[in-house]
Amino acid sequence: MNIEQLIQTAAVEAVTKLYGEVNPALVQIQKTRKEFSGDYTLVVFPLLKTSRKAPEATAVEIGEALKADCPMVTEYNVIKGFLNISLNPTFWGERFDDICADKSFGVAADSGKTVMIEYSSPNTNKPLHLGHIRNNLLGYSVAQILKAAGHNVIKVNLVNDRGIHICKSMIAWQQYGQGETPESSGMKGDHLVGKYYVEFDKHYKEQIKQLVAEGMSEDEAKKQAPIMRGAQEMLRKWEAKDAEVIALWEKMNGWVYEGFDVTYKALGVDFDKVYYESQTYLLGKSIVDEGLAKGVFFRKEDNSVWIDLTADGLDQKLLLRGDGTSVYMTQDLGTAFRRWEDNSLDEMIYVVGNEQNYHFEVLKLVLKKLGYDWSDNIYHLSYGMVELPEGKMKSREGTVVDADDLVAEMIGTARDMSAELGKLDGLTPEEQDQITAMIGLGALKYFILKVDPRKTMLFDPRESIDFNGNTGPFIQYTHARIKSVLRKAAEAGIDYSAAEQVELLAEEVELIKTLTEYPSIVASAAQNFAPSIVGAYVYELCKTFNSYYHDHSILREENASVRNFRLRLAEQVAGVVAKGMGLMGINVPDRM
RNA sequence: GGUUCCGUAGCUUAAUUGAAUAGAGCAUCUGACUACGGAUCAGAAGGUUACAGGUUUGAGUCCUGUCGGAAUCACCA
Repeated sequence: MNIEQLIQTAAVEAVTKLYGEVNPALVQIQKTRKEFSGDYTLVVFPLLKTSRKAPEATAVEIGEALKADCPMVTEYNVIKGFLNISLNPTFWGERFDDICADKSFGVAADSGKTVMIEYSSPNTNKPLHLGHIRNNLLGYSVAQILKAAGHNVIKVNLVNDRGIHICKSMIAWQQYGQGETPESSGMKGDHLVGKYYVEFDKHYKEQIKQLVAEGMSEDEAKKQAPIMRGAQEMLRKWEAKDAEVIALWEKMNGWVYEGFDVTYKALGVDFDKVYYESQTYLLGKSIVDEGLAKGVFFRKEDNSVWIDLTADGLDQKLLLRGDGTSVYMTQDLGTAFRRWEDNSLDEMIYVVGNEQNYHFEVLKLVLKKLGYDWSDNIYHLSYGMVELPEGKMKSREGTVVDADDLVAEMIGTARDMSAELGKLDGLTPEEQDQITAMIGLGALKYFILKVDPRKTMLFDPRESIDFNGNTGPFIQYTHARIKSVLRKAAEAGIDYSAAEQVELLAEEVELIKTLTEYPSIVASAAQNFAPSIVGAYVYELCKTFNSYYHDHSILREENASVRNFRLRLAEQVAGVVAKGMGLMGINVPDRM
């Protein structure tokens, strides 16, 4: 039970004793704002109907009752309708000892729940870009948070490895590639395949232009362009399992996977299981049959299958083409069903961009109408696009921010900055590389994860991401400094591990108070699927510590007990910083 | 046009799900111990929370409308 709940329970008792039964929900406890004295605050307004007294009088009565009945409550003050309660410093000292003793502080007990989270979900016709980075970081971080909240988490990736877009890259490579491979060109596989996707578009446009010049209408030219017909032919052959096409498809997809693996590794994300749409795209058809049998779906004259959702405020939605081939919704129904059957899940989370909000609304509704109640436990973690100052990224205009380039650039900036500050002198090149990678990635990850996923966020490639202020490196720096102090203490042979009672400064109580909040921060981040909550918390903790550290010496403190306590406090702060950053997929260095 | 989401300082963004004087960072200005690590710390300035109503003891947050932006409404995935 956390401290807020402890106070809340005590307050409910006090109120009940004074005024009779109350709805516990009306007893609201919050942290006391910095500008007022006190640790926790009771908002008395909701209780006035029960107390039938003025706000101040009510607050005073409750304050007196708490002071009399709770040993940990030492003082209270009342400002307007707010009762500010101060707790005994000894009480905080004990909480600190609890934290030190708790080896798995911040990791909740097993909830017994299994949660599957799908993220990344790339197409195999081009490399990953900034939008994918947001997706990957969000998915990975939420998975870490859910684990810390006690859930059993299964991270999955669904690779969209089939369809006309892949065939476009394939036909362009076949016609213009002259056998180019990642080895022969020195290009990363995904970039090479992406190059031919662009190549396709170029030739396609030229062919349309040519046909229009020959007198064909534009619409007709789009259909007749030989390269497009070639791609469509290739897709038909693929579906017919033509050996040659399949071989080419496997070869080029193989290149892409090798490239993706490098990017995933650089980003520090991974998966427990990878699904391929080529293996799952037929799954939904039996569900369509089932829906038809139940009368939930209907068939049109051309044999296509639909569901009518107009009564729910949506449209009619196609579920199966007239020729019997499946569409996006068909396969998503199939994969959802399969995953649920195979894994006995309690919850399924899809990290997918907000342009697919409608799709997921329909998906849930269709499953629900088919009688699958687990549809209620599907959650679409929808996130906004990453935009550039000039608007959306457009591959045709070459404004796409490539994932590999961005990561390399961030690490490069970190390296320059470290060199300029002379921070890493005396370390081996390997150590330097490891640290600059940590800092560059830390800056990038924190920059992206600190904002609310729902919002479209802005990224300006011309302005490099900050390393000062509310940033990843600021937090990493706080950690590195603490580690440095602890190293010095160890070198001096100081053993500070034993718990000792010392007089606490207000700033120290503040730090302890902040530390005690960590588990509830994790819980709240898990409930809201919000890495930004963790980020804001860790940043606040670092600021509080830095301010304290600036004013109060640790190693130069003459009283050995106080010095030892401060070392232990610093150590715990560093530990929580490292854990919190870990939940965001960010590593923290011991020096930087 | 229908539906959904968003609009907070010059810029990037918070706000415990309805509470106290809307909180940070960047940029700007002023200052700090000859560093227990200055990628730090202290301070100044910057706001009619797009606008207009409403509900409430209390609204950035909830409701209605208006304006502005985005997404979606495909036999693409």
